[in-house]
Amino acid sequence: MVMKKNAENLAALRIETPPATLREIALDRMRRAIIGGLFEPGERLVERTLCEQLGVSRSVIREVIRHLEAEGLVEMLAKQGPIVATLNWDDARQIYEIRAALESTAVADCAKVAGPEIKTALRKAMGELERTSKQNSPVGVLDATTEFYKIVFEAGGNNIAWEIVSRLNSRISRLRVMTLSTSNRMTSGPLQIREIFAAIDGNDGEAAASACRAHVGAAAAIAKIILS
Amino acid sequence: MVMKKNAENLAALRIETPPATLREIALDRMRRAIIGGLFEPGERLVERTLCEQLGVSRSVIREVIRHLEAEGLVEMLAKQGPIVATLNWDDARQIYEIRAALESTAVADCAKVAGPEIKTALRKAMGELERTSKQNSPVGVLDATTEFYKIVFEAGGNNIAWEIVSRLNSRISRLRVMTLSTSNRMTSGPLQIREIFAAIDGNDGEAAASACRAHVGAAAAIAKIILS
DNA sequence: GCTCATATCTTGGTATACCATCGGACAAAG
DNA sequence: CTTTGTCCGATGGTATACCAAGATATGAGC
Repeated sequence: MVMKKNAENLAALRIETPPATLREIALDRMRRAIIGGLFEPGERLVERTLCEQLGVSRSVIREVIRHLEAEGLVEMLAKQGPIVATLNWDDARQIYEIRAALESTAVADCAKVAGPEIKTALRKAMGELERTSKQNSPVGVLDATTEFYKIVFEAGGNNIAWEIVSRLNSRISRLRVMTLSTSNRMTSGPLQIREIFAAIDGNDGEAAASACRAHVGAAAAIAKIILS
Repeated sequence: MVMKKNAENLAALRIETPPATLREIALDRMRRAIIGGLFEPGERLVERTLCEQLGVSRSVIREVIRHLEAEGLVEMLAKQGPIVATLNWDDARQIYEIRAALESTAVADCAKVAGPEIKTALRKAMGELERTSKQNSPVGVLDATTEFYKIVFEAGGNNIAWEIVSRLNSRISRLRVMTLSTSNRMTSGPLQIREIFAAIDGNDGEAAASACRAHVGAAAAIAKIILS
């Protein structure tokens, strides 16, 4: 026991090596920039320009672009270089379908195992959600929703699915904020999340799953109107 | 009609620009090497060594590693560099669950829309599957199964889900061949695929989905025995 | 003989140099 | 005025050089 305590102390002593390699910082910035709409879809990403914008060398930029390419946020045009990925309705439709499949099983899993502490965490995230939605802050709502689902996925032991969903969400990020800007969505969204939570709170996996499917389906319907 | 023919000829004239940038070739080779087990899980991927093994510069290798990292085939150890990703049972379990979700909806979608030409293509893939399984060729069976599902996903308009499934499959590739090497699996696998096909052939989405879930579930069960 | 310090070697991180190709501007020929 | 040839700048692809940090070996001192 003493040994354990000692090890813990020593571990706590450890100087937090900033996981901040230049590349990771640049990756994060670039990803946020794309998701945040700082770059338009289809816009060319000229390497040397990005170099001076981010203040790093081309090597870093290129490796970051490789990563974003694999994530689906950037597309490579042969002989022309990278551009910000564009999104058509068919792709978006599929993404919403996949989300519906993964999120509904995740909430069901979560409902099966949810104990008091998870429910408390979810309740807190939901409070944040209502607060931001009352403030009419689309990005705030998005963050709160993300937090809610993050808890759901991790509680159910679905971290890989969470990774996939996160990646898919970043590909439809623009769509998501536009979807949220739809006025009635600002109120209906939290309502549906509340419904999902109620099912989880009652440990009713099936109800949670169907509520979740409804939630994603509603978002997809709005997205379809916007995009097509 | 004449116009059409003309356009076709013109298109045929086009000089095949080799999609062969060094990086893409190297990416392909590396991915195959990892999936094929040429590198052990956990094995360090020393950049300079790979350079001379592949005959390219470090820039290329590093960009390839970024890509593979984003794909989940390679992990980065802080201050130590890249290693071949390792697989624990919890991750594998999740991957099989996600596959079950995505593949079952894909076969259901396929069953809903499958026409004669799709069914013919599936039948052909299944013939290949039976042939390779009789020859006791695990990799052949794997390829044939992959081809079968590829047709299924594309027929149902689920190319993004296919991309995700492919990526997940590459992460459990070692497990898959080990799973197939299980003797009874060599015969039961094709049988289950045949069952899925029968449901698609009868355009019965629900039956196809449940057969598919059974198929993936059986694979997961064997994987669990192997891995834990 | 064991320990600790230092030298060195390996390895990844970063920056830069060089080259081939593409695209547009401009000019000359019809 | 259109067309075509050519040149030049921009851009991506590739290779290499340099640096800092860890790991390892070696040797001095106790």
